[in-house]
Amino acid sequence: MKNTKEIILQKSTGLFVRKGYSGTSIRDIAKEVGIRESAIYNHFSSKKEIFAELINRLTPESLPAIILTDELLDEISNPEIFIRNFARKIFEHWNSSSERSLIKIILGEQFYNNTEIDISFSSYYSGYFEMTKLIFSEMMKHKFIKKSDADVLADSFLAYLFLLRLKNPDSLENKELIRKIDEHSKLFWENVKR
Amino acid sequence: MKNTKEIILQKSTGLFVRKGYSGTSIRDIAKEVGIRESAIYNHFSSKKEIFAELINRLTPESLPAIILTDELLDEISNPEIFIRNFARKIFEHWNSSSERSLIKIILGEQFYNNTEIDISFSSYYSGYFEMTKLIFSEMMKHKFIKKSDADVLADSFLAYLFLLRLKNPDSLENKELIRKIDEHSKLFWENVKR
DNA sequence: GTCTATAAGGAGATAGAC
DNA sequence: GTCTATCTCCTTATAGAC
Repeated sequence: MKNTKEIILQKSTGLFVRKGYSGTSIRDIAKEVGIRESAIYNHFSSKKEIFAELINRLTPESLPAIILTDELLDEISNPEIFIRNFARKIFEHWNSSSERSLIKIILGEQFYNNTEIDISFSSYYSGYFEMTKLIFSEMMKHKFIKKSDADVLADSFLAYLFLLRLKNPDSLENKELIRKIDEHSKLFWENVKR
Repeated sequence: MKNTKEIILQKSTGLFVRKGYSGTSIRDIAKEVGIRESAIYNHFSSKKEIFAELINRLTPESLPAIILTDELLDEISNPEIFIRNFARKIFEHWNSSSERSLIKIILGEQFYNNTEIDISFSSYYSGYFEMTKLIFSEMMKHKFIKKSDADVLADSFLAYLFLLRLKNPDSLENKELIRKIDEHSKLFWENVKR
């Protein structure tokens, strides 16, 4: 059995995702949790604090630790396979329930002054970008792939995956989607291989 | 001198972009316009109606008419140049003031149930997708480019441009940005040419 | 077309009993 | 830790004078 604080966080995540920060009231949250509004204040001192805590929990400490699993890195000497699996892994991650929530909240709130919480797509994305850029830079150094602009390479690799994510906000696992991701990886590989 | 209705639409666009639909009140709008809240209701019957009218005005009737200018189509027989100019044109369009507003509002509101207005990234994007897919399909038919999956091609062409747009929500003209767009077009062309 | 005044309810947040 | 009760301000919207 979860304690009330956890339930508040869980329910308010759902509400913020569906209705946005401004569109969600303490009243809404209390109703979903099944307590009075005043009881919320035993656990959080303000609505903003709920939001901040929730963003904090949704944000992973280390992205590479999540994405670059041993299983994935085992294939690093086979760049074609590695690129395919890397793409699948990133999309799978973006398709996870908590990451779907985070992306929706970031895209929904990034521009607004309603919270003083600093969230922006740029800072969200930069973790993925730096990681991907590093991988391609290393691949260039080891002559696995052609020398070219690593920034553009990383962006064009990730952009397609993120677009698929945007186009399918509620998508589950889907064979056609995986086919497209693999097709993208294949085209990408044809383009960068030496 | 604009009339009040136009000023309301103009000011509320700015507010919806900055603070979102739920985060913007009739009071905010009235204040920006310089009239009382009640005076708003001489022009619109509800906040929702302002929003609907504004989305309607921001949505172009025909996308191809805006993007596929004669100047652009003159180069169609030179696919490398056409692709470069097409990419530049789309980004320039996405970077225009009214389109920046529309994109921000769509990304900010698409998931929420706060308005009954149906806006989603998917339907916004599909106009660009269909147009781009058609162009590449024609290019394949005329053997200007290699035969491959036109869906994946169109998405990967547009995805990079849209990602740049997302990464730079307030960007103005920028040489580095144009260089990246051109680099993307070049890589893309190398990949699809026969 | 804009104003003042006001309704009727929702917002975030607190005090104090249990 | 949750409740009832309440505060104060904000919300959308309307009525009616000018």
